[in-house]
Amino acid sequence: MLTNFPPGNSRLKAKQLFEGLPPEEINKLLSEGATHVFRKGEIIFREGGIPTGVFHIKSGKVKKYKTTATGAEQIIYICAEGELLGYHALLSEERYSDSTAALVTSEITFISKETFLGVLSRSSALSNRLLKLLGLEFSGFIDSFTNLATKNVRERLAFNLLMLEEKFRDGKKTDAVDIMLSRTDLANMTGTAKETLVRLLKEFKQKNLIQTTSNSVRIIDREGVIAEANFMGKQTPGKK
Amino acid sequence: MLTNFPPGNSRLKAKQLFEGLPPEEINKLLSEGATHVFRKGEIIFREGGIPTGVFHIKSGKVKKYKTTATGAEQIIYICAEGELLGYHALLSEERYSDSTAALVTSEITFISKETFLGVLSRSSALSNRLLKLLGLEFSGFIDSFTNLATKNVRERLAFNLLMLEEKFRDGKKTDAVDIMLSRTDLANMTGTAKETLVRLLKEFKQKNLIQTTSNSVRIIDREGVIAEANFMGKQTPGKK
DNA sequence: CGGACAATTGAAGCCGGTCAAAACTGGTGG
DNA sequence: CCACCAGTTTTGACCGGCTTCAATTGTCCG
Repeated sequence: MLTNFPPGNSRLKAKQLFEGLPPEEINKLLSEGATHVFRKGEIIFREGGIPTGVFHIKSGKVKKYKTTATGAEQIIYICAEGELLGYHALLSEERYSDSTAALVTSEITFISKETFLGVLSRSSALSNRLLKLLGLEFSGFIDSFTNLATKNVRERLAFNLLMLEEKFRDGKKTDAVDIMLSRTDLANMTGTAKETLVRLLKEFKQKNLIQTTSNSVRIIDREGVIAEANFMGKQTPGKK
Repeated sequence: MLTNFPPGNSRLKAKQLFEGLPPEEINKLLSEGATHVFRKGEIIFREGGIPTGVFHIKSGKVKKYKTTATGAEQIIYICAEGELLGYHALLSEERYSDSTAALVTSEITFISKETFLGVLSRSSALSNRLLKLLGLEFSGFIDSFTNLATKNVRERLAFNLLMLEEKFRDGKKTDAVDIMLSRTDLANMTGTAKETLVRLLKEFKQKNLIQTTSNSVRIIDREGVIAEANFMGKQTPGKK
């Protein structure tokens, strides 16, 4: 069973990491750090690097990914405006376990290790929110993990499209959400080859579930995509 | 690339969750709760259940798993002596996102929500250790995730065997570690069918990498298993 | 307008899932 | 102590979903 539905929903809560914190703490965190603009494709930090702070996404979108020995890239997660990057490594006092790159031009505020840990050590509000956020991240991650392990590519793609629709909604209540992701990124996220991905998108399109352009996907039949994701297991409709 | 090698290594650190804490805090946590014995197969908590506390493994081994709509079981993680269970849901204030069952007869100490959160709110030492633990868990989880997504079953199995060898070592320095897991559990952990798993074990056995009994696996050629896991990608040996 | 990169289509083959059946194991009671 | 039974492991055969390789088409910018 799925813990969060629709998938990716928990991000709304994740974004509130700083919400409810005393304004002076938020200020301290965000005002000191320099904001830097990363263009599409630019890398914010690399797997294996030593963390010197955390990054706050002021605007834009980034992908967290891991590069395998064979050169393949597995996308772990997509982060959007308001989310924090790189704190796992800082908390665990290890090197980065994954890399992060901008998917679109993004404004990223750097918060130094000293500042972040300093505020954290003095603020139980922040550490509580962080603990809660990490707990939430886990349930979402476990869903993705189980999906990967037990579902076929078609179902995973449908699942990811639903998740991405939430990510790319950007707060807007628009019906039409453009998932702006290259076919390669979509494939690397779904854990499949780009050729397979393209073929499945074509099928979905022919079934009138989605619209596609060369660099985006838009869901036009949400229920249909949910059906493809097959959350309930294959069974006679109406029958338990 | 792999962040933790050998895989599963970070458990050593995870076990130290309570280490370094003031003795009275540890005492408070562990002395109040009732210890219950779970026999093999018994369920400690179920996905979807409302958490009322956390569980500390005094002895034994448990599996964290998720059941899919089609009835398949995906094992997320194996926990051993000294590890804590069920805190993710408590921290995120959500229902359990997975289930936990005993793999062998296990003594589990229940710590009530009030006690745990009470100590947590007053102890920055505990919350710091918890944050660190969660950060560590992430990097391990990301490794597993990437493995699942980018490697074939043979490589994943080898990876899991190496990880499980650490889990089942139980502190002993013995060379011979028996991985006591049913074929089905091993398959559910690797994300494959039990028939495929059995065939691969047979191959490994024929290559003299492992020994098997009907309910355990033992690595006898560690280097060989590492080679099967193919951490470095297929390439001419010696060549970069 | 051209050139580089991304997306798409086609064809071939294998990895791994599924179904079915046989062999084996451990535990139980006669 | 042995025969039996239920559950698990193992083996066999089949085939379909995906990957891979190769080639074509499409798209975006300088």
